[in-house]
Amino acid sequence: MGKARRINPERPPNSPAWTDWELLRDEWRPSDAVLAETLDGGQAFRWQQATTPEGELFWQGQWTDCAARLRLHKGALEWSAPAALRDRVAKALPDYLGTRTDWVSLTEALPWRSDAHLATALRSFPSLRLLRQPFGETLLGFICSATKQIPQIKQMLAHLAARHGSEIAPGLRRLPTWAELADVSETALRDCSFGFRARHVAGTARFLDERPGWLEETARLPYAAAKVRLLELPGVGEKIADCVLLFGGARLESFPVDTWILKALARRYGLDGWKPAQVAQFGRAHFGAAAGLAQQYLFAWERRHG
DNA sequence: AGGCAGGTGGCCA
DNA sequence: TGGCCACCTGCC
Repeated sequence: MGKARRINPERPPNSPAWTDWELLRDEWRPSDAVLAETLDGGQAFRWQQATTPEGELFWQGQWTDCAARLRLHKGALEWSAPAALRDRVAKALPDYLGTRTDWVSLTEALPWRSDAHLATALRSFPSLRLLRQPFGETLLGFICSATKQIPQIKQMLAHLAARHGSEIAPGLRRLPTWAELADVSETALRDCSFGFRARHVAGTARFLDERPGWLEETARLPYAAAKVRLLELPGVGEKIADCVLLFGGARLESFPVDTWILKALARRYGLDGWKPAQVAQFGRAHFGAAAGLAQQYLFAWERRHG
């Protein structure tokens, strides 16, 4: 800290001073499309694309008390942060992006050699990643996701942060913690256009408020035990529990089945008429220990080409 | 203009 | 268990 840093010249008004771009120490070399799919393909709801006055694209996102910008520059990933948050973000960003995970080996272990459709999806989004998001925020985001499309989920969460989140840097507000949400009324949540999800969020906030440490403990449990506990929460069913464990808990064996995956697997694997629970079982059996990674590739492919 | 959207919970046989 | 249906809201 302390050391003065040059700031980006493209700083718009009312926004914090951002540090100079720094090279991310990571082997990851995503294409524009893969970066977009990773940050804004339904895993996370707090990233948005923006452009500098020079017309260069970058992504800006937030998680807990961190905010960062990412850009692809000459094929390499670079990052920037609000000046006051630089050191915190430097420490947290590799965890968030899964820098220390061996994605090559995980992808290699998927059954693409015997599964032509999976192979196509892998080729279409090479080196797609799963984010490692904060557990509690992932839970919040996916409770909000019920029968909503990504842009609308993003908008709900942006409203929530703007109205009920604390400021982490000038002009940037984080999402409220679950402890803070316990003090936000269901009506206030409805005012953030949560709709019927307001009851789920308020109910989960109340549940967690009565059980200090419950969520942190859940995050440490093995997949099956953690899932059983998540299912106790109002507004959390099979699909959302699996999303929380996959995108917020790095439990790669979890295989969320939503309407897209249901349709995609029915079509590509001849599972017509199968119910979500059966498709989930098929997914774990067919794709193996990193079934959730396969799911993300299939989901990306389906959104693009389906 | 009415239906639908990355679900869940509750009620019915 | 298995199959409905209500639940909010905004967008095509």
